[in-house]
Amino acid sequence: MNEAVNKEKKISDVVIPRILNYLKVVQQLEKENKTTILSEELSRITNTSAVLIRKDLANFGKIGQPGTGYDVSRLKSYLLDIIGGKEMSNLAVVGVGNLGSALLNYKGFEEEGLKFVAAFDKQEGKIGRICGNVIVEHIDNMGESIKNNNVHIGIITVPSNVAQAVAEKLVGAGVYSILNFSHVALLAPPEVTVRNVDLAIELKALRYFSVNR
Amino acid sequence: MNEAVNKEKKISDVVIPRILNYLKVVQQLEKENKTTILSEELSRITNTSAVLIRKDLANFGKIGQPGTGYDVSRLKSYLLDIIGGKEMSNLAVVGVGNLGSALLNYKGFEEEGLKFVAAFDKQEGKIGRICGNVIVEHIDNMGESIKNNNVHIGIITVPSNVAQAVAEKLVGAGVYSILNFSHVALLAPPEVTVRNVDLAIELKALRYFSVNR
DNA sequence: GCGTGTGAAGGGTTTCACAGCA
DNA sequence: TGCTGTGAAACCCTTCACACGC
Repeated sequence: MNEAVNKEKKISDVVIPRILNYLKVVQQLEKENKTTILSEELSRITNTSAVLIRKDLANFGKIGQPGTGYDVSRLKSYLLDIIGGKEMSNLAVVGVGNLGSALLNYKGFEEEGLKFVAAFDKQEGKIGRICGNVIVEHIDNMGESIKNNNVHIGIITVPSNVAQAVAEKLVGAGVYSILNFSHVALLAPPEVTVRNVDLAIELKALRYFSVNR
Repeated sequence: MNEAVNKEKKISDVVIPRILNYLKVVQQLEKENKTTILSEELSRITNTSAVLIRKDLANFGKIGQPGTGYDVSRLKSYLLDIIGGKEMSNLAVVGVGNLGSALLNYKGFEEEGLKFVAAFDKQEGKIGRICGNVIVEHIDNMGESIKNNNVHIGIITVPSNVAQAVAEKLVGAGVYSILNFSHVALLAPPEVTVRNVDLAIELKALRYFSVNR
């Protein structure tokens, strides 16, 4: 634990993804045995202005060395402290269709501290199947299973028309973080954090921005 | 085409996803034969403040009826004009793994004006397979196939270590819009628009925000 | 009266210019 | 000299309060 890291600071919605990006790059650099990084280099890699990077980092204490840059392993350790990325998070997938099973079978999450511990579907044919490291359970088991497996984050990959019902079930089972892949906006109580990944919207935004330079 | 729509206005990064959200809801409302919508109702459905919605919409002309609200079909047509969502966009997937084939097999895109026209992989076993509506081609065919199929958007679902090479190949073949699912930041020339969907970052951000209320 | 449209205020984020330290 | 850290300025986005039109 780094004593100097100022943990009191609330970090805003905009900054967190950037910090996570810096962390990603820094972890990569460490693997490449690079020991030092300049804000200028980080800027090129992350498409973020160098000043902004320095501002972001300086918020948590004087992490860099003027004239030299940032020590990679020190920076990594600071970022991990800031973001709290050292504990494992338990994930549950609801809806084992194409997307759901793609997620469950993706091998890269575990080393990122993200672990699938349960998966649910309502289609009888899928119940009992092994997908990635978990056995697919019936959705009626959700409440109990989520508590037993200590699920932190629920991932919704069901068709849009049942997404809201699933969200409510997740919340009812005590899940306060939801990643929503369905194409509808979820109504959830304020204590629940929802992030939406709407691929149709991503693609259309991409189209818009490329047409309008 | 609506004459009154002010197309000169550049719309910012923040606004586009909101507009696309409004459009999504409005299209749904039209299907339900609702003829009129208030900014207040749209606000509840989209989790966006009503004033902000009015501001967003008023940017393009006086679309609403004071005292009455917005005419649903008129609003839809305006939004489509603004966002340019009337033409079909041709998509190509590079990397037909779990995620790639999940995307190819998703049936909802076509009615959104998004159509897969090609898919590429380098694994021999996958070449020639039918995935969704396309036949998987060898990645060496990419340049030619992309031109023949008039691909607008490239979707990268290959492992991180080859993502950069794939991106360069896409750009070389004339694709200026890339949706990147890999866990690395792509370096691309400024005329190329890249959007990143990094699921590990989404999940970690979710974790951060739920821990820090 | 009711709901949209809008100038002005407010808040937050990014950039600028430069101070300070190795 | 080179690069980080930082107060001040600039910018952008959101909210407020209210004017205007049906």
